[in-house]
Amino acid sequence: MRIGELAAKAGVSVRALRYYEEQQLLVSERSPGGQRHYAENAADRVQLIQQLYAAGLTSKSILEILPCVVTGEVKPALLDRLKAERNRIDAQVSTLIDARDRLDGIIETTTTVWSTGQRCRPQ
Amino acid sequence: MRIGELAAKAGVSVRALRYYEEQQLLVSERSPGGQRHYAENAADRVQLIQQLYAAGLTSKSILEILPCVVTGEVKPALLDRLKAERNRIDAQVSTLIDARDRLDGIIETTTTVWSTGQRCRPQ
DNA sequence: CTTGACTCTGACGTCTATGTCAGGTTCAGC
DNA sequence: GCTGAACCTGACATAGACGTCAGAGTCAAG
Repeated sequence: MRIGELAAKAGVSVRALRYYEEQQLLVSERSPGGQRHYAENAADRVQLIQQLYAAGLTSKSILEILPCVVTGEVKPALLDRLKAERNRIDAQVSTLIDARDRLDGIIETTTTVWSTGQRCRPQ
Repeated sequence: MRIGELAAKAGVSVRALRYYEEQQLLVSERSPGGQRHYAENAADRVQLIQQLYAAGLTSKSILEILPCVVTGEVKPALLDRLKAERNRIDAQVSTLIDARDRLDGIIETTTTVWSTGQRCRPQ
């Protein structure tokens, strides 16, 4: 599968895939002409990368974590790292929930005002 | 209260406070010599700003939202905006939880390997 | 063999909330 | 009135994950 196809399949840009490779998160074989070719499971790998990026991990962190997903083995230091990231995400979730509740509070306590001057209390 | 004191009280940098003012998120009165002075409630305002930033809102979004917190009134379009942000945060929370679970899965299925060669299955 | 779609490698651009540095001013305390 | 700490205004720097453009090469189909 060439890069365009993988991009479409994984729902990311071609540029992103090249970037992942540059960061050593993704590997490819090259055709004699130098074009990238990917294995079938590449889409899964890209999806995992995307998920970790979305969780706020940096390329560097993902690079550390990915090998153990493949090998199924971790060194203790890396296990600590995994747990640390996990906890960081939990903390982030709490932060977001607090902010969401704050917004909810605002939504519920404000009075809606139409341009006509009409007002409406929440609920 | 001067900027340094507010920065300490709110736990942000002086630079950040100047930036907030530049973005019109925060107001200050000036001494004859041009130094900023803040009201007592400024720390609360800064905290709210921080919370919204942490939730992934942009300065522009916060600028739109802040006035209604003060006045207690919103126009319908802004109410929609508030709800949209709220939902965006919810979606972000889901994304994070998925990623966390994914990490948990990795943590639980990998084998810990010490440099001695000793191995240890999870649990 | 031609063509057009696709791909390649640089390399600079972007966006956002600050960090940081320079050169100068203000102010509280003594 | 002095002094040092705190503050002022630019303005350039940063980090990260790409976007985007240029100029050139590759490849499958006809």
